[in-house]
Amino acid sequence: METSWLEDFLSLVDTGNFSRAAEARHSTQPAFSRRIRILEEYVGAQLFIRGSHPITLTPAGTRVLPVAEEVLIRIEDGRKNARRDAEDYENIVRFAATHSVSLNFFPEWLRSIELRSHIFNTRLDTVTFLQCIQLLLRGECHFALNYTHPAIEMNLSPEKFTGKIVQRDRLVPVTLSDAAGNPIDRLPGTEDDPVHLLGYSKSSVTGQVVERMIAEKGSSVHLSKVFVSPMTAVLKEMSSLGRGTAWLPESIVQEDLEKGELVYAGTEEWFIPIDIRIIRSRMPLPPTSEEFWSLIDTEEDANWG
Amino acid sequence: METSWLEDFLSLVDTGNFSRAAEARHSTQPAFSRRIRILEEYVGAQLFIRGSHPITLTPAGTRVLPVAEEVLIRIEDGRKNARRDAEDYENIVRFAATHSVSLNFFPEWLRSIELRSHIFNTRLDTVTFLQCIQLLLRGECHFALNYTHPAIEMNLSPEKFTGKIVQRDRLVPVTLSDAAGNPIDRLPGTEDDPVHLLGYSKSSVTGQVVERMIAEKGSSVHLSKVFVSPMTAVLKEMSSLGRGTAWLPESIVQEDLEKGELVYAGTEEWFIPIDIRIIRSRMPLPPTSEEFWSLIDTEEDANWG
DNA sequence: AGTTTGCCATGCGTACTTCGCATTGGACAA
DNA sequence: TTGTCCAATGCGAAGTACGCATGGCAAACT
Repeated sequence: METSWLEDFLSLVDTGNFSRAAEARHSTQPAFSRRIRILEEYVGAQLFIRGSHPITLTPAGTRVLPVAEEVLIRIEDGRKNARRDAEDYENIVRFAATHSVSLNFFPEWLRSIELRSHIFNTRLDTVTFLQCIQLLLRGECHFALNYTHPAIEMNLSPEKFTGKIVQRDRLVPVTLSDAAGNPIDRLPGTEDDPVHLLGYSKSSVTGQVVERMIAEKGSSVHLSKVFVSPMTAVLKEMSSLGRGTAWLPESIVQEDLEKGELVYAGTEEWFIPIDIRIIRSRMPLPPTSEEFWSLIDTEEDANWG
Repeated sequence: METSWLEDFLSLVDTGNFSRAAEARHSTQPAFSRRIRILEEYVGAQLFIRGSHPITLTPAGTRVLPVAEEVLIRIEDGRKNARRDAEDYENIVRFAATHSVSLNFFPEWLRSIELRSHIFNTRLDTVTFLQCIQLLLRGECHFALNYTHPAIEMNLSPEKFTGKIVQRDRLVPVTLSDAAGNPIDRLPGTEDDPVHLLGYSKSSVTGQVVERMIAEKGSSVHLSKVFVSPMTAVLKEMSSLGRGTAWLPESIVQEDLEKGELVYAGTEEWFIPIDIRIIRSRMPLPPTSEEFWSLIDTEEDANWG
């Protein structure tokens, strides 16, 4: 059934006259007459008594009248609400980020952008690196925030996605110092006294870049992987407890290094440059998300692995 | 908006899969897909997140879901009720009759027919003779019950209407008797002592036939019209009070004549044969009314003026 | 890695539906 | 009777929705 038939019906009840009602509904009398007939066939009962002036409702028509009114209102109501919901939803800027980025970078970074503009409605899904990519591919988030490195494969075509570097950082190997102030581990380690590695899971970008660096160093480096976690915070905690050496973002261990609570386990040759990058689809995003994008004032850079 | 779109919507919510839903809706996948798209355009918001398996609702879609369910139920409900109302209405046998027929004839006649068959749902509009004809012409009653007389014009084409005589009767002039047992009026009356006429309104059939008889008698009859009413019962009452002579249906004064409470004011030459006739359109009536018609076991007779 | 499978969107030609115009038929009033 | 108003119907044209075939894409399988 067509809801316009119900509007026709109400119009005819109002005017009591086919021609007048047809005019009110911006149609011709024949077309209008046919639509009323079709409605009557659909209902399965005659709704109007023709031939009386003004036209009057049959008992069946009287029954249909409140239904028509309510149904039309309910539909229009639902339509408005749905649109408003969609609008609200569109106004949410949706992010996906890994644990470390969520904890160590996102809150302050968002705040710095909002200081220059206004508060955004945001949602942050904290998931694994691969899940970030999935959410981005499926359009379930607008932006992914991840550590990236040119050598690390992302499986995101630069033709469909683009990004901006929002923070340049370094992964630095840190460890605890002993009573004499010397690191308990020192790279590259020795055969007899290997460095105790607190490593990332292989699926994370940080894990991959660390693995890669170690692989490049070849047999000159001696490591013993004593612990694995995907979370920076956990690795840092383990390191602080003297359990070994972890490659951590310099930005989050700066304070500890200054206080001497952690020390470098190697010189700059062991440092790995790494970037936090915000990545988005090249397809248009909702206006609010596009506005957010424009507020990030670094160059676009789709130069990843 | 087409309600089938809402059914499509619900089907897609159920199955979570376009192809499956299309099949359930006895349609092809492309057609189904287009209809969902059209619904989304109508609502003004995306309702489903494509690409997830099974397909999931957006916030807007979640809002639409209960509306779709309720609207469909409400419509189906209203449709059923309307049909039932129409059916009930069709089952009512609608009569129109004049006051005298309504009071003096209809109740007992209906009962005699129902004794032979079953109880009918009936409606009796008691109106004037002319209004009976109007209701019949407009189809607002199925049957008209009236006094008829071959000489009285009815303006009902015998090609479009037909009838059956349900009672043969006579209008007889009656009056009160004096202390000596003689009628206080005696037709044709004299110049000095005219008969006091209690007459019908001119628009009624009874009025017309009485007028016609008097006109035929010409100057030999001497009458003084002392009262006019369209209602037999009123005329009878006036007559019983000794106010004059009224032509009343013999059937309703029989008892009074036997008891001597009323007496004839003239001999048989003053009696007017008159019939109660049920009249209907030749067009088909609702089944119940047709059944009623078939229960009247006199010959069809469209022989009126 | 290549192939298959499942899924939704789109292009295209066809069949059907709905419309507007013109006209008919019927009721009512001057 | 004629003129007017009103609703229904015939008919040709414009518009719409469908089915079929196909395309593009991602996930599962071999």
